[in-house]
Amino acid sequence: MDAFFASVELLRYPQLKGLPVVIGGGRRGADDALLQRYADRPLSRIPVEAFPLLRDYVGRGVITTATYPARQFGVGSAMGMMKATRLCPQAIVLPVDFDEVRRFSRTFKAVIREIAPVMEDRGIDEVFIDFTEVPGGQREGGRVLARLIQKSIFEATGLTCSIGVAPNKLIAKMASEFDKPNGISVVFEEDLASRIWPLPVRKINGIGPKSGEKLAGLHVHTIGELAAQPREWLVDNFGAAYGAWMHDAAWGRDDRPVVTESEPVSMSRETTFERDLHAVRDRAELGAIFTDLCTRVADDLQRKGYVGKTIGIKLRYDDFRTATRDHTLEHYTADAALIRRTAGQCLKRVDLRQRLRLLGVRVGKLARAEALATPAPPSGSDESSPRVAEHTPDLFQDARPAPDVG
DNA sequence: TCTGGGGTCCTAGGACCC
DNA sequence: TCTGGGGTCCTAGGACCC
Repeated sequence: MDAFFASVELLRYPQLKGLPVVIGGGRRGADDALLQRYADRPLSRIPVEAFPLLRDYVGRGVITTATYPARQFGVGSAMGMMKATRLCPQAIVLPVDFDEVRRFSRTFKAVIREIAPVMEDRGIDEVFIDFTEVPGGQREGGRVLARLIQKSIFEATGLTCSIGVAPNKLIAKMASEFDKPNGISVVFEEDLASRIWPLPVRKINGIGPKSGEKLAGLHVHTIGELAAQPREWLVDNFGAAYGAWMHDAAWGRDDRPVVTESEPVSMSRETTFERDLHAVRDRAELGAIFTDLCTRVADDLQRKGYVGKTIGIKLRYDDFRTATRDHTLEHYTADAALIRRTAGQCLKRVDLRQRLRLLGVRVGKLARAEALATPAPPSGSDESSPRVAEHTPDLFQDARPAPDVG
């Protein structure tokens, strides 16, 4: 989907079309005030001048999506708000409306499945589609079917997308970026040298910032240069599995199937604080946040019908270092109190002298709740919790009125 | 006042078992 | 001069993706 989060907002606020708009994390506020102030008129009649601007933004979020006019200024996804403000202070900022975005996500995926049922979910705004068995899927190399999908999605949602058609997922993903927004690119096997090899290695889905840097250090910049390296040389530098995969990727080889169904491996909730917090000095506040995270993962598990065995925590220090700890229980659970107690034990195993910017709770080793033969024992009776649990208080206690004396 | 939130997969060492 | 070999599970960290 093209600039998905931003495009969804533009459907509500068509008056922002053509303007630099960024959708960003962080807090609501300015937009709530806006909606209240203009409660008497339709959203599409709120004057452009009334929208909050990046230059007025306070908070530590990143950009989720930027409209194409905003991208002209160099603003893009995953960029910190601070940096974006320097590049384009006049951009309009709106918060992510997850419910609305999810609604459109479900709709466009349903439209695709109606036409081409072999579809793989790749997150909220992206899918792989297998054209092989779709009637007419091979006409004009797939272009006809791609056009039909584009048109059907637009009619159902008013949103545009870009489609890449190729012999495999690896090349299709790259092809989808050739003609954005609202474009279609068909890439054949014989186009590898002319259309894929000139691209930077970072365009390969699976080569990220670290490997990109390392390759640059080895004087490999384009996919063609990567393809020219001996397989053994890549294996020596990047390990058996990754090195061999890189070589295959550079040669356009990828035999992964389009996977239509999968089970989740873990569920988690995490949050970055508005200001860095200290385990001792901000104990009540942290305790409340911690309990809330546990409650929310438990809710997620229950709502989706899963239970998990491995409870873990994640924290990020003010210097951005990350630490994780986890503990595997004897029994599966989706119980907020048990998750809270187990996570609390994990917390005791990390260094809490340094200030924290993020706290997260994760439940892994999932199983479907109904597939479970024996129900988990009630919370409080898990024998795998260390015995000390009952006697040592949690480092983070739940929120309560702060004491007057220090 | 840099740097979100929700995921997957891989690696590597150690425990433990047969 | 001695320390098997293979397999699985657990834990911590990190790369990468949307």
